[in-house]
Amino acid sequence: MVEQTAVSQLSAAMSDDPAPIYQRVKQAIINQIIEGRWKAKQRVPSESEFVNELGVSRMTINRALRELTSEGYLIRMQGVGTFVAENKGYTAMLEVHNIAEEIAQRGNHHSCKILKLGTLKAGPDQAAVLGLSTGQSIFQSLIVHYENDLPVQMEDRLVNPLVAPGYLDQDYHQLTPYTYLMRVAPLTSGEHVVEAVLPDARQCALLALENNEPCLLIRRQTWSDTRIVTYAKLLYPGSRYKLVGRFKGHG
Amino acid sequence: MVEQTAVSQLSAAMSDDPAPIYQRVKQAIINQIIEGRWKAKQRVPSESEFVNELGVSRMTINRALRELTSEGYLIRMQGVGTFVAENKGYTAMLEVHNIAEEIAQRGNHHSCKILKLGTLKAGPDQAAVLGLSTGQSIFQSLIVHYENDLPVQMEDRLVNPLVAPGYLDQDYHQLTPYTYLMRVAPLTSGEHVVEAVLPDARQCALLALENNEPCLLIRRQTWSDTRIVTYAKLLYPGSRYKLVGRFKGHG
DNA sequence: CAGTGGTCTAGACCACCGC
DNA sequence: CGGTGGTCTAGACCACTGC
Repeated sequence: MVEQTAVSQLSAAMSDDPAPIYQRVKQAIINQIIEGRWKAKQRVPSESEFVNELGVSRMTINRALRELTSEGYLIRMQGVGTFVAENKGYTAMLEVHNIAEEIAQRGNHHSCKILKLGTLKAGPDQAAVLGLSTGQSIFQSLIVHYENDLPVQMEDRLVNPLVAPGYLDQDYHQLTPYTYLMRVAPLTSGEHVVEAVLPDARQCALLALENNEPCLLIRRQTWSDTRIVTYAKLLYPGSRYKLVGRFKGHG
Repeated sequence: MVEQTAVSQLSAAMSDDPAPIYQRVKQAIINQIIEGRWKAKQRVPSESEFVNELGVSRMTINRALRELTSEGYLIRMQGVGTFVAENKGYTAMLEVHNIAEEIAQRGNHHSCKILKLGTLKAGPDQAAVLGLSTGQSIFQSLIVHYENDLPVQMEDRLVNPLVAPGYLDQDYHQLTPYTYLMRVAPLTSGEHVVEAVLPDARQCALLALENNEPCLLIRRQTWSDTRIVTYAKLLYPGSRYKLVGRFKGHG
C-alpha cells in the first residue's frame, strides 16, 4: 500500500503534550478537519481502528469522538460509521439574557412601567404567532424596562392563555413575565430573530428617543412541548443596548 | 436520621425507563434542579455517594455529571465538589454564520467586490483592537458581499500580519477572509457585539441604501491562543438581513 | 453475518483541595 | 491526611446496519 491510511495520518498528528489523551485525540482530529485532509461527509476511522493505531482504550477514543459529535465536528450513525460534519468553524454564539438579571448583574437598578396588561381578541397575525385561531382571547402585556431610570427595553408580549391562565394576576414589578412563564411552562425550544429597525413615533416617545435613532428588535417565540407559550417583541435603543457574545473554539 | 439525604431523594426520582442509565441520572438531577429541591450554589452528592446510592458504576455517574456540567447545569471543582449552577433557562443562543455559506445555503448566488486590500500604519485605536503597538504595519481589507447582486454585507477587517503574513496574497473572490484566517490560525476564542446603527453617507452608497435606513453592526474580535488574529466590522442593511437563532431547553 | 457505535462495569492512578 | 473530581483501562453485552 502506497497510500497512507487515515489513521496513520492521525497518529503522526498526535501531539505529545502532557494533556489528557482524549483531548489530544480530539485536537488531532480537529486539525485533520481544519487543515482539509479529512473533508466533509468523509468517513473517519472506526473506534477499533483508532484503538489499534493509537494503542489507547476504546472508552477513551469513544469519549473523544462523542464530544466531537456534540460539538458539531462529527456525525455518528450506529452500525454505519463516523463522518466529518459540514459547516463547523464558521458559527459562533450570542446569548440573549433576561433583562432584569442582566441589569442587576451590572450592579444597576431595574424598574419597569406596565402600560398594558389585559385580554384581546386575536387578529389573524396574532393568532398565527401563538398557534391559535383568529378571534380567540389572548393575553397581552406592554412593559417598558428601565436601567437606572433610563428606558432600555420595550417588551410587547402576547401570551397563550391556555398555557398560562394566571398570567394577568402577577405583579410584574416583582418578577419579569419571562421568569413567570418559565415557571409555569418549562420552555422546551424557541426561535428568535434579531434585526435593526427605526422606531415609530410612539415607540420613540416611550423609549425617550430622538427621531431616527435605530433600535435592535428581537422577536422571540417560545414553545413548551407542542404549544406556543408566548410571542415577544423586544425593542432596544441602539444607543443604550448592545448584544455581547463570546465564543470558544476547539478546547 | 429523620432528614432525607440528597441522594435518597434522587434515587426516588429515578425513572424506570428503558433509557440508558446515564440519561436517567441526568434527567433525575435536572428534575431536582428545575423543581427547586436542589438550589443554585448548593452542593450535590459526590460521585461515590451516587455510586453507593444508585448501585451504578462510577464511570456512568461521571458521564452524567460531566455532561450536565458542559450543558451548564452544574459546576465542578476538583478536590472540592459539584454544585448547582445559577441562571440556567434564561439564556438562549444566536448563531452568526459565514456570509458566503449562508447565501449558498439559501440557494442564492454570492459575489463580492474588493474595495481595499493593503497595508496601513496602525493608529492608536486600530493597534488596540489587534493588541499591537501604534505605528505597526497592519493589513486591512474592505469587501462588499452581494446576494444575487444586492449588497448584504460590508466587511471592514483589520488583520494581524504576524499571524497571517500571507493575507494580502489571497483571492477573496474564491474564499472569504474568515475562511482563510481560520485555516492559517485556528481560532481559540472570540467576542462579538451586535448593535443597531445608522450608516454614514459612504456606507449608504456602498450598500445601495436610502438614507436613514438602520443597519445591524457586528464587531468581532478573534483570538488564536494569546494573539488577536483579526478585528472585523460587519455592516448589514436592516431591511435585507436578520439574525435567526433557535434554542432548546432541558433535553 | 461481521462491523459499527452505544453503553456499562470494576477496578486503577493521579492532581487537587481543605483540614 | 482523606475526600474530591479527572482520567484511563480491558474487558463486556447490546442494537443497529449493510451485505
